[in-house]
Amino acid sequence: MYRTHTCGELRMQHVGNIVTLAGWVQTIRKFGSITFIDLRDRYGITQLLFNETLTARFDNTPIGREFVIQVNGKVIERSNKNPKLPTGDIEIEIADFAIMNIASVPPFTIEDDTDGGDELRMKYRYLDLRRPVLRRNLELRYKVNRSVRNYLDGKGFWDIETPFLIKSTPEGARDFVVPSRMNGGQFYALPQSPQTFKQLLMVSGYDRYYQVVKCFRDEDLRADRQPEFTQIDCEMSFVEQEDILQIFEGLFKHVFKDVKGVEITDAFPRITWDDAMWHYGNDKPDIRFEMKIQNVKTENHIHCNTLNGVDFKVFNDAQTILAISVPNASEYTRKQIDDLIDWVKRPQIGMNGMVYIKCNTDGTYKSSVDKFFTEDKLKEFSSFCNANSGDLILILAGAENRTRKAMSELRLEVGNRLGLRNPDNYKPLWVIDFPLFEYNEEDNSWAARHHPFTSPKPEQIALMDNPDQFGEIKANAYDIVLNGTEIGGGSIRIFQRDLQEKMFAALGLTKEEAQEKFGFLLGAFEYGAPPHGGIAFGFDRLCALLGGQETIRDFIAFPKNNAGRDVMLDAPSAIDEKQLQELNLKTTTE
RNA sequence: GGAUCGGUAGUUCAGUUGGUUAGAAUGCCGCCCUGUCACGGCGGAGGUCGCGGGUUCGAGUCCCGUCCGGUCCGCCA
Repeated sequence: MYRTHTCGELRMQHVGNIVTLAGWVQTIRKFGSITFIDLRDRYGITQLLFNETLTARFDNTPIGREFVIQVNGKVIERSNKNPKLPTGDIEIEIADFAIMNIASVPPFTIEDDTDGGDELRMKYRYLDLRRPVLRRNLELRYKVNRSVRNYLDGKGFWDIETPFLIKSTPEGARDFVVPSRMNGGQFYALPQSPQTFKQLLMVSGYDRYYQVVKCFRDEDLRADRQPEFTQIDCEMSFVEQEDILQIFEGLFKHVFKDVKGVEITDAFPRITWDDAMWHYGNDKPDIRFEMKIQNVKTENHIHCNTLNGVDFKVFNDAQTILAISVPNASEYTRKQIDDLIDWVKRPQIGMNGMVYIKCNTDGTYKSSVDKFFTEDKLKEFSSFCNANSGDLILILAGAENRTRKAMSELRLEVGNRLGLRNPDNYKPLWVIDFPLFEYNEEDNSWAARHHPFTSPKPEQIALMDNPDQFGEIKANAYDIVLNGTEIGGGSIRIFQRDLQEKMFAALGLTKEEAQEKFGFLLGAFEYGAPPHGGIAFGFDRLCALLGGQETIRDFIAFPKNNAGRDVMLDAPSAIDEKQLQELNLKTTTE
């Protein structure tokens, strides 16, 4: 028997027990004739005490960090206890030990606060994963997974697997493709999501389906984007949007309680996409704090009458003027404000400047546009902005899209600086009534905002006959947003062949193309497709959020780097000529 | 495809206006230490300054190119 206990479970009640432990050497603290070793495994750390005789044995058999050792001895109460360790009241008085494997000196320290950089940690991911912080992340991931499954199982959902080698459909994200040896010159694609399969399962009558499933998208990475990622993919039949929102709101409440001990009793707020854009400047609002965007002027329409009669070129020329009132920030120093101005001027934000108005607590106003605004006008303006005495109003002006996006970012940045974005404060909400289509200015075409299987609001189906009206059509589509991050989205699907064909036509597919790419789905809709809808959640992101982190990489055991590489495996890599020949492939070098 | 920051000891970093032998912390090795838990004390080893080219009497430092990594924009139905 390798061990009787783990390194995390021994307590005062075990004092006197003779135990055998096995694990990794975390640290060695030698005091001449006695030695302390912290022994680590997945469960924790236990201190080992080596007496004079045993310590002398280290002279012949050196021992180092990360050696795998087995020890046996007696659990004793410590004379000096360590309140920082769960096992800190006890230690093991070692009777004998054996080195089960030696270890090279690791390239970074195996501690939460490691000295290793990202690249090194990725290359030696198996060492990185020994760090308690990573272990806790993977434990959280496992628990979220289990909690999701328990909830859905309890609601009658079946976990049904769908294939990974499927057909490439170049709409949307780029596909990862896999060459077929048996079908020379032809390729499978890896699924971007099991979308069509889950809809086919609905046609087959499996009216509650889910899967925790890998999806693949060959697009550039970010801190929160990996080329292979995991979705919680769900679909239901005979449901309306309200049914879906109820069921999956319940899922989140269950997971929050189960995993984080957080009880959310209220219904999740719902906001339409239009309102989200209007008040927050984006479709994934962070509602942990207010500071809503005030629409002073939009698309050359002035909403704030105060501006009439004010001759300020920047405002006159701007298509859109947006403001936020930062609470209790009128005391900001010149440096703090300049800092924010520099921030909005960065290329990522791209504004030329920022106007501010200080609503001083003594009732006076101080702004960067005093030259153009009288004191009365400033007062009126701040009233329009719902600013209170002591607030600081920040104003951006420019072209509609850029300004709205910049203000959205500024709002979040100010929220950060004011400490209003506490990761332990969970504020989920639904964003509903998304547009069905999205205009692509580059190639003058309409694309599906969600995906081409999303149904329009029934009363707006008629608008699909006229591309000029595409922009007005709203979809039965919804996202769930947590603390400014989209963690899931779905829709009520199209389930009639003629409407689906109309949708493909609107997206510019000819009848032949639609048949070639999606004939299987159109065909299935002819054989009794039930009304259905569903939702999919970004599992990695959800785990990162529940773990209080922005980046998903440390919630994935073996992630890819910024360039999509696995630096541990050094993948992707070239394959040999024989493999290429078998696959009927030639590579070109440039 | 683009922007931006970085690459110096095993590791994390500092390195002034271009100027003698490139530093610190930590880790590692050796010696000392019976109550540490960030142990402590003394000593030691450890460098192709990412790579290539250029400017210069002289380059870690300036210029050009390139490779690698981080972040962001585009992209992500």
